[in-house]
Amino acid sequence: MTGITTTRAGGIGALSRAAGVKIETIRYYEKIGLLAPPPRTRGGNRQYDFAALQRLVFIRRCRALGFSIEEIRALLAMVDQRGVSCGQVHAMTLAHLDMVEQKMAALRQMRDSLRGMADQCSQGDVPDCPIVEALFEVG
Amino acid sequence: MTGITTTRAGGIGALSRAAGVKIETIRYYEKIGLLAPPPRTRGGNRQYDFAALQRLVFIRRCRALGFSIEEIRALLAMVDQRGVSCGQVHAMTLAHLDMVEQKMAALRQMRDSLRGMADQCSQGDVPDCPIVEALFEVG
DNA sequence: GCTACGATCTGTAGCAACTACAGATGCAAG
DNA sequence: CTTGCATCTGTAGTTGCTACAGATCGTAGC
Repeated sequence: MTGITTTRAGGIGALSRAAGVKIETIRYYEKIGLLAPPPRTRGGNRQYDFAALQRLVFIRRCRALGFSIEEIRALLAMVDQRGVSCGQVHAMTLAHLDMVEQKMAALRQMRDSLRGMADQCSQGDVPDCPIVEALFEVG
Repeated sequence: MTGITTTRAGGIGALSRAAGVKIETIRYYEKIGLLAPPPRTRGGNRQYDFAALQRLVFIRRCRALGFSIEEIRALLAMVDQRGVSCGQVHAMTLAHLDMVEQKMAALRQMRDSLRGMADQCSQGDVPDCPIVEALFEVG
């Protein structure tokens, strides 16, 4: 097993396993400019170091938190230009938190509607289902 | 204003306004087979009746509740084949409710993480932002 | 009938954020 | 040196639309 450490570099497969990001996704991130093109072997295979792993883990975490690619690009730009103003990062985090809360509110509404419809339904084999009727109402 | 009623038919613009669905989206639904191709005028313009309006409103409501196109296709298939078994519709509704609740749980986690990170942040101009540090940790 | 002008038409390309191939190489072990 | 997995590039598919471009349709006024 070839793993990337602070001292040892590795290929895209090792990076993929270490970061928990699929190979195709790594190449995709490179293509859209989230990851810098790494050095290559003579044959043309990508060689990654520990810094690349850190960066990719950062990206994966941000994605898991629901940040969009463009938001992550902005975040990384802040990190890249020395020094990182914590204020800006904090502001982006709060803005994103806001979006997450909006999405949750929308889902709460969906959930309540679905529960309401499900509760009104007899679950029988009768031809008129109140769920369907409700969804078909034009008014 | 030409509106579609139980008796009067109308063009795609009228249907769009009546159902609250964009014209391009209506054509898209036709293309993917959610809406049947309607009759046309001699010139080739689509003519819709009240049943088409009902169906489109159904689709719009389902989308608003977060059902995927494929879920809606299944729902409509049940409606189309006479008679509608309420039990199946109920089951799909519950299954979808489950997915919605899972999404909410994921968002709740995101929210808590974001809040935690934001709270730890000094918001200052110091070079080490705890948010960034946390996201960069490889371990 | 003729002329505007808006409504529709078809077809294609774009969006996010990947994912999934195909077909050609790289590379390391035996 | 061969076997065989790992990588390579490039393209197309996914979901659910949206946005054109460029050509017709349909209708109201004259």
